[in-house]
Amino acid sequence: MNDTPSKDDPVGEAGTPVRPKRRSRGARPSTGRITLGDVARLAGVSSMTVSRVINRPETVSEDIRRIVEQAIESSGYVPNLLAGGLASSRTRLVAAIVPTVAHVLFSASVQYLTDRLAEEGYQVLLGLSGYPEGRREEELVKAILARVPEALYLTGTNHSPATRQRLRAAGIPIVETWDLSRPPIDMAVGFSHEAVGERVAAYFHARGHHRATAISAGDERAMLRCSRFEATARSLGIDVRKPVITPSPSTLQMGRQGLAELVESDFRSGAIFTSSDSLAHGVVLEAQSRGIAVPEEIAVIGFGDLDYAANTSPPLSSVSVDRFAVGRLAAEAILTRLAGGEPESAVIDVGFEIVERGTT
Amino acid sequence: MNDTPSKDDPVGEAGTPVRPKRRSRGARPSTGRITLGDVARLAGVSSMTVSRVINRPETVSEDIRRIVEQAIESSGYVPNLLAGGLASSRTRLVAAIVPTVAHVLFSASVQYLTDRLAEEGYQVLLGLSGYPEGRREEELVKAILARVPEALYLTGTNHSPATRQRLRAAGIPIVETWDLSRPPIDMAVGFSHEAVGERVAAYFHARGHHRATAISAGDERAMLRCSRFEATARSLGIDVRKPVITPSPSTLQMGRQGLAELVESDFRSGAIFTSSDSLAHGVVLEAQSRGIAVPEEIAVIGFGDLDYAANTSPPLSSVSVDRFAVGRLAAEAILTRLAGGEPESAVIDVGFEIVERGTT
DNA sequence: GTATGATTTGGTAGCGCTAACATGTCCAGT
DNA sequence: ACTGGACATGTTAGCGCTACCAAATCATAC
Repeated sequence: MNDTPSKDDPVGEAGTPVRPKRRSRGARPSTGRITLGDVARLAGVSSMTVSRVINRPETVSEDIRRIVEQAIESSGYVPNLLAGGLASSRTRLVAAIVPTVAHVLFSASVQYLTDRLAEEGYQVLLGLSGYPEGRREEELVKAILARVPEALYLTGTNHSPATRQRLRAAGIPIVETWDLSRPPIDMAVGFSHEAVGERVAAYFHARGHHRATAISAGDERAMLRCSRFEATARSLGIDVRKPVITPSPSTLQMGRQGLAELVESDFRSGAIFTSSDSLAHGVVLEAQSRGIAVPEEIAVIGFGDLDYAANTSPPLSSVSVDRFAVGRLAAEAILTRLAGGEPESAVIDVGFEIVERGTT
Repeated sequence: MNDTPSKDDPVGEAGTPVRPKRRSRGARPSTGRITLGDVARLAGVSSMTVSRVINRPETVSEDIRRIVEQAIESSGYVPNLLAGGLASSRTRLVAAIVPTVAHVLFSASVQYLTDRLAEEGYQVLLGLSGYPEGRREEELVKAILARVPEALYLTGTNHSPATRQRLRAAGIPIVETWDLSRPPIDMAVGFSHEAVGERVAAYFHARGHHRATAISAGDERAMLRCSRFEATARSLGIDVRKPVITPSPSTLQMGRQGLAELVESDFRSGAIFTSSDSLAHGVVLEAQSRGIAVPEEIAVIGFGDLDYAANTSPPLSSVSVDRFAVGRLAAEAILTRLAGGEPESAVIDVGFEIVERGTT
């Protein structure tokens, strides 16, 4: 036994032997942050009362409320939502998983979602699943569920069985967006990519094109549009060439490159369906620099109907999707469920529109 | 005293009076989620051991580790980071506050930041402060600090005194980005907007322009560039007209509109500094549709050097900032501090570059 | 064999908060 | 005065996890 008096020796300052004053097992220094208890002491009330002032002020009498608010203010108290969430299982957190935020389509929806949820006191935890999807998704879903969100916003409906299982087990509202091609885990807001491919093929056919192909990003949703486009075009008697597949996210440069490849493999006239406006724009520029007339020789239609589509020359034809609607409707669906209600429909189709401009 | 036997009566099933068996005060039903304890029971070890397997597997013997991992797997256990964070004050959360994610400049940085931090096991909590900044920022900072992030990524250096105080009090690494015009609270990554204004003015002067103005978004950083541009241009003897201020975020349409206004107030030739490429693009298109020659009559330079800038006709001159560098350097600064180190410099200037193309 | 240190595992308290209950206080109705 | 209900406030026991220490186990040296 250690018998030399040391700083560890459990002896009170007055020399009287006391119950060991070294921190008992398991104890640890507090973080130094001001706590509810500090505020309560300052205000001369119980910590429960302070909690009430913060969360349900209407249950506290006017006088005490004022005193407590004053104490909160003067102490600069910031609640600890980890503790609150742990105790109440109300985290006021909604997680959003998108492939990337560097693409307007997704960032616009996330923007709206975040704004709308903030109005109701929720915050958004962002998860970037990256391209190709799925690879990181499983880990990401696990990491995100570990934060105990109250609801989930997902992109796409293609999830591994394990992920679907985990998501379902979480027992929280889940909205899958941008894609309606599978039955949703819970709810869905989006449109049918296959219908897009179909309608574009029909559109080209109606305009009298006999030859067509596609330049498409390789992500799941783009491929869905692309393959349905091919199939439909073929069934309409159009001569469909092998499409050019680019990495995601696609850029204008890839569009130029894509057309260059097509031209080299002897595709000098016909209609091209691209998976994004930037690809379509690239196609137009490459065609022009090669002296190919748009839309007379090469017709091209983009996807997304971005800001600049109406302002290129010639202006880009494109498939337009109301991306704000996606964010808004997803937010509303989540909020309805969080409030204990049930949305009118579990699946919401926001549709799309073919905007004919100067490149088709 | 209640003397009628009721379901609340504290009598054991065997009829022996026992310590009240109704749920004692304060107790509440568990959330139903599988906990560390459940896994521990399943694996036949203590919960501490399971915790170690998850957080510091190297401290657990091979055999037990395998058993526990198996138990985690088969039970589908998802840790609760609220509880973990509360107990350890390690939340593995980094918060990012940006005005909007619907603008490439910011979303690209957020994208990089999130990606890089994810590699090190951190997640990003997104806060959208909106335009105009500051109004919502204070509430937002409070809400975000309540989640106990381990570090903060902010946009801009213009914060209310109360916010600065609160941020400093949080005692965590803080990186302010995109703006170096004030001394940072902690660290900063960005460039000088004033220097941009100055250099653009000098550039116009060097190209022999005698008349100039600006079309600028009204946000703080754009205004910083704009007013320094005006001042410098004036001091160089350039005739500077009153700039057109647009709302944020600015769009191509606002650029067209802006030039229309300028032309109507008799600005038919000269150099225009815009606060974004979309404004500049709008100016070019409007000039063309009015038969004004670019760059002969109207010269225009944008800001941001976006994807399409090199591909408009004529290609847009622009001020280029390495937005990936901002995200990357901010992430590295945060990670360095989180790892206990000190970054080489608290302020990192990523600079900018004037890219001369066809519109100046 | 025992002593010594290193390594692995377990027990316990508490992080900061809130649900659930208990208690007190006040006032109307008898 | 006395009951009963409405309302305001306090007390207590966790939420699920990890820091800290203690105890057990193992390997190594004598």
